[in-house]
Amino acid sequence: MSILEELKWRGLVADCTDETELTKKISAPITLYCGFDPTADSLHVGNLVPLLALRRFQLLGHFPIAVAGGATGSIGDPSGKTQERQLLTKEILDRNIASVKVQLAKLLDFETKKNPARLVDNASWTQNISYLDFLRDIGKHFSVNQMVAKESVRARMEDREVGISYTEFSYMLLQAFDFMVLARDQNCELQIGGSDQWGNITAGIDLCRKKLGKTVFGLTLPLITNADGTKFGKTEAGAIWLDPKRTSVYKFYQFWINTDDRDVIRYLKFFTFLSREEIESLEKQHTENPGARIAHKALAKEVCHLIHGDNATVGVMLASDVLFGGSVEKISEEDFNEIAGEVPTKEIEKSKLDGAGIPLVELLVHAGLCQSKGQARKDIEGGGVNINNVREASATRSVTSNDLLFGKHILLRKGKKNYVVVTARRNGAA
RNA sequence: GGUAGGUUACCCAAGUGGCCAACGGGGGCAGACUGUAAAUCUGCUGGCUUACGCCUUCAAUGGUUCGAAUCCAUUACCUACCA
Repeated sequence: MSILEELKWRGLVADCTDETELTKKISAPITLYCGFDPTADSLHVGNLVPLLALRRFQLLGHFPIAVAGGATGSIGDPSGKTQERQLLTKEILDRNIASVKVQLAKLLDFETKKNPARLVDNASWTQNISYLDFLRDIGKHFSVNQMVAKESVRARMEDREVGISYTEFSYMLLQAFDFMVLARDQNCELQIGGSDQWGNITAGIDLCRKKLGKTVFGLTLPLITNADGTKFGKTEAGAIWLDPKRTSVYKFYQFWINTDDRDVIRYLKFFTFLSREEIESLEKQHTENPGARIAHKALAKEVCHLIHGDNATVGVMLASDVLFGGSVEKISEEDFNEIAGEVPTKEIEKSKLDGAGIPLVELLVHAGLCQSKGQARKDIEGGGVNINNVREASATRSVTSNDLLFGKHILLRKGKKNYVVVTARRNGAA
């Protein structure tokens, strides 16, 4: 199966330039690139689709280049944004690039002899070019009339409230310049990106033709949407990040497990490397018995494995199985200690549990499950709070050492799926 | 620059002197039903309090009043029409 067929089957082609030509081109290995702007110190699940697409190309023998946007990131892409962006400081940008590079490196293969991936920073060729040279060599090839017509710019021009700065307006030129440099120096012939990148990509294609007389291609990946109309990858608490320091592995796993039924098969295609046969088999099982959630589990396991590796995945799977398996009462001490590190955990000084103990409402706030004591009280009265998986209806209840499991832990739950393990530690211990 | 109108909680939006911590909708949280779904139904949704209640909020500041989101003045921002 060619890469194009593969992507199409997965529903990963939103748009594509000259498909017939590209199909011919792609029958032999080609070099392609995708850019990632370091807007934060971690990528999030929304970046995953293009990143995994690069890898899909690599697996089928093509040469992927991941471009870290040191230059473009310092400008800010107006695509898909309704507001002018705050520019990042140089220090933040440097830090972001460093961490994003590490994440990019993890998902591509740089070691293989056959078609190793490359990672470059577009600052390396943008930094030393002078403004005048850029205007003369690159700017001359762009018509403002055309630029203004591009969706990303037009949307902002029509909104008199926010407008668009000259800086962001110029973003397109920088990205087009990237494509041209890569086409010229690395023989890169294809750029991929999210569907909001279409305008930037075609700008690059035009530039390559004018400047190099070369025909290059563009392919965009669809914007992922949830079946309920909400934005993919965002929860109330914020984005789901790839960095476990920002989004714990447990939360990451839970995010995928909680995928809407209607989305799960699509997401298996988007986010995993499972084969067509495997996914079709999962789809069959899912349709026959959605309650078993086999597809959800496969999705969560695969993506978690991809991002966080084997050990972490095994850990959170165990934790999730135990907590949601139905029989938390019968949990063994060994298992409990195992999962204590996986689910959100808070410590408390053991002495606070002595005697009368600590009011439950305070403990809930301390554990971060409730925003305020008043809210905690309401949650308890509404029947939403469980201690060691036993519903607690009394808002005046205190928690004491008697509630400790294995003399060490208290399992708090708010609602159906918000668990926190509170671990008692001896006074003075760190 | 002129004139008219606006600024209310996470968002939209009612309220034009006391019955206002403030109608309604959305979102969120929780409960029931389930499968850690979806849909539906129910409760909650400023803080403190076991509770009576207390405290802080209706753009900002100052004022009138026994009493202000509501009236007056000033400031800031926004919208529309005119220049």
